[in-house]
Amino acid sequence: MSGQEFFDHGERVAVLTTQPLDRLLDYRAPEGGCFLGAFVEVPLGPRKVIGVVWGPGTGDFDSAKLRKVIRVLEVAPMRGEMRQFLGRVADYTLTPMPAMLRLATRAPGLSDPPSMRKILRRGSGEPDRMTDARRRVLEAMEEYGGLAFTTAELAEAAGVTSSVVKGLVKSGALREEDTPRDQPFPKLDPELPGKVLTEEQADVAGKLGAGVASGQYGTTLLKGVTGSGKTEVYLEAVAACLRKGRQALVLLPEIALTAEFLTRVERRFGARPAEWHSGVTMTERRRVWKMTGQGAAQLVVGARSSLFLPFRDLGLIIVDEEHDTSYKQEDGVLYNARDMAVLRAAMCSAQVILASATPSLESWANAEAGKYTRLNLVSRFGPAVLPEMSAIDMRAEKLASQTWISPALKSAIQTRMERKEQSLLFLNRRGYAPVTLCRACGQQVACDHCDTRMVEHRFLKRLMCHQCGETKPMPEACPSCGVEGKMAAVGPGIERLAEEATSLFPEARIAVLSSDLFGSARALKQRIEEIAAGEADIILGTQLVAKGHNFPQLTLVGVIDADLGLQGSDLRAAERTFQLMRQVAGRAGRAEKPGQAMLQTFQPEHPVIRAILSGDEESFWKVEASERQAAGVPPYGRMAGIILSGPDVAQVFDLGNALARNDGALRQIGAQLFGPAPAPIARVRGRHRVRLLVKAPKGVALQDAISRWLAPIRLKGDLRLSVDIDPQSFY
DNA sequence: AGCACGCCGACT
DNA sequence: GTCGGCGTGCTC
Repeated sequence: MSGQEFFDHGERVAVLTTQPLDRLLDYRAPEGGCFLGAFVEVPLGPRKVIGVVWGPGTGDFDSAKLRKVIRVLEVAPMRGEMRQFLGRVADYTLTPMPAMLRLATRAPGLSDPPSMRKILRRGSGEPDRMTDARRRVLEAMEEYGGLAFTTAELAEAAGVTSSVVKGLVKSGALREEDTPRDQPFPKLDPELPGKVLTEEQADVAGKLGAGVASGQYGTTLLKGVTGSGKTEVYLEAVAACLRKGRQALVLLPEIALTAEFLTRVERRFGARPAEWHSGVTMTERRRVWKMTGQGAAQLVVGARSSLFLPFRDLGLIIVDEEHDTSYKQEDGVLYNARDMAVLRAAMCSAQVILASATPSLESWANAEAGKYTRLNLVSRFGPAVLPEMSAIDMRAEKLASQTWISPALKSAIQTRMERKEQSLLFLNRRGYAPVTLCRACGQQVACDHCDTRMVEHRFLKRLMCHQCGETKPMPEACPSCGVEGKMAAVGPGIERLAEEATSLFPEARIAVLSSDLFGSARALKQRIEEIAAGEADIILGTQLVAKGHNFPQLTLVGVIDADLGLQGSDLRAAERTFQLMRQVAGRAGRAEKPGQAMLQTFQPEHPVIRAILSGDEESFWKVEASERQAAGVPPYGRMAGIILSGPDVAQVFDLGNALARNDGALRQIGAQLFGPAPAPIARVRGRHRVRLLVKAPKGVALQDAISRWLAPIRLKGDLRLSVDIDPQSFY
C-alpha cells in the first residue's frame, strides 16, 4: 500500500467506484485535497457516482481528459485495513472490487450531508408571561435536563400543544439548536453484574476474556451443548472487549433470533446494541453504518453482511451457530461470513469465537490441526440433561398407507398428553405434499420455469415452486393427460402431518411452525412465545424449530423422517443430518423434566443414525474426517463450482464444453475438472443451468488458476457465469 | 450498471 | 424515408 495519505488539489488519484468496471479510474483531487480512503462523488460519463480514493493515480490516462472529483462526502474515510480486507475477500471469492465496495456501502444516504434536526435547550431569556402550560414545559425541561427534546417531544412530555413550546422559543426562554439526527448508541456498561456462572462457565469465560485482553488475533471454537450457557459465556468476552475500548460484533444466522438476543444484551450491559440486518429501517441502517465508523456503536448484532461495516477498532467477532449454512451467501457475492470473519479478525488483531453445539467439520478440523483453540462447555445448566435418544425402525412398524406417525411415536405422544407436557414432531418439508401426480398417466406436476416439482400448499390452496416461488392453482384435471379427478398428493409435508396429528389427537391443541405460514418475523416470534407459555400440546415444525427456541414444557421430540437428509450425493449430507438431528433433539428437556427423542428411520444401522443415537460426536467427526480425507474433499481438499446459465441449453453446454477443453490452467495445479453437467436444478426461472466442479489439492493457488482459466472467455448474449469458491451445497 | 452508438428489419 | 430492436463498447 502506498505511503501517501493525502492528495493536494489537482493531484491524480485512483478511485474505486461501485460501477462494474474492472479497473480504477483516475481523477484530479478536489479543492481542499482529499485523504486516501475518502468517500467521494465523481463524474462518470453523464452521471455522478460514489467512490473511494484508493491510491495515487495510475497515470496512464491522458491528463487532458482527466476530470475532477466533485466533492468529498462527510463520512469517515475508509480505513486502510478495510480496503485491504475488501481486496482480500475479492481475491478469495473471485469477486470484482466494485461488487465488494457495494457490499461495504449498503447504507442509504451516504452521499447526503449529515441529516440535522432541531432540538430545544433552555435559553437565557424569560417568558414574557408565565402561564400554567408554560411552567409545565419549563419543568419538564428541568426534569429531563440532559435529554435532547424536539418540539413535539417536549410538548408531549409536558402535556401541552406544540404552540406553547413555540411561544417559549419566540420569547427566548427556549432556544433551538441543530444536532445530527444520527445519534451515537447508548454506552454499554461491562461492569454491570452478569449472570452467576458455574465453575466451568467461569473458567471458559476467563480464557475467552484473556484472549480478548491480549489485543492479538486468535480464533476459538466454543463448543457447548444446548443449554450449557454459551451465550452468557461469550457475553463475558464481549465485556472484556468493551473494557478494552474496542468494538465487538456478534453474527447470528437468523433474523428471528436477534430480538431475544438484544434483550439479553440489554440485561447484561444496560443498553441495547446496534442492530444490522435486512429488517432494519433505512434511517437506522444509516445510523448504524455511520456510528460504527465513528466508534460510537460499541457492539453490533447482525446478519452476515455486518462483517462489512466500517468498524473503527474491531476487537472481537462472535459467530454464533457457526455451522449454520446461512452464513454462506448464495447469491450476489458468494462468501462465507464465518471464514471471512476469521480473515477480518486476523487483519485487525481481533479475536474470533465460533460458537456452536454442533460445530462444522471445517472448524473441528481446524481445531484438531491447532489453528483454532478449542473450549468446551459440557454440562447443561441446571438439572436438565440431554434427552434419551432412540430409533424407531420403520421397517418393522405397521403403518396405514398415507400415514407417517408410527404407533410407538403415537403412544409416546399420548403419554405426554396425559402428563400435560409438550411434544414436538419434526419434519423438514414445507407444504402439504412434496409430490402431486396424476393417477391416470403418472405425470408429476412440475414448475413451468424450473426443473422442479411443484409442492402442494393446502393452506394457500395452491401449488408452489420452492425454487422460484411461482404458484398456480391446484388443477382439477391433469395438465398432461387431461383426465379429471385423478390428481393425488404423494408423501408428507408439514401441513399433511398436521392433518394426521389432528385425526390421531382430536382433543390436542396443535401448533404448526413453518416459515411460509408466518408473514413476519414478529408474528412468528409471538407464536413461539405463546407456545413456550404452554398454549399448545403438539408442535409440528420444519427446520425453523431447530434453531435456538426454548420450550420449557417440551419433553418429547419425534423426528418423522430421520433419513431425509441422508439421500443425495451431497458431501455434507451426513454432517448436516447429524447437526440437525442433534439440534432438534436438544429442544427436549431443557427445563427440569428429562427429555426423550425418537428418530423414525428406515436405516437404523446407518453410521450417521448410529452416531446420533450414541451421542459420540468425537467418533462421528473422526470417521467423517477420514472419509473426506480419503476422498480429498473439504476440508482436506479444495472445491469450486462454476455455474453457467442462459436461455438456450445448447449455448450453455457449448460454453461448458469449451471451458472443459481448455482446462490447462487447472491441470497445472493438479486440479480435476468434472462436468459440464446439468446443474442440480437444471432450469431456474426459464434459464438453463450447467455446472462444472473443480477439485484441487489443499494448499494450491486455486483462485489464481481459476481466474487464469476463465480469463480468455467472453460471455456472449444472455450467458452468465458465476464462480462459487468453497461451495456449500452440491445437490 | 447505464447510456450512446450503430446496424438491420418493419412500418406510416 | 424513419422507427425501434438490442449487440458492442465506453465511462477517468
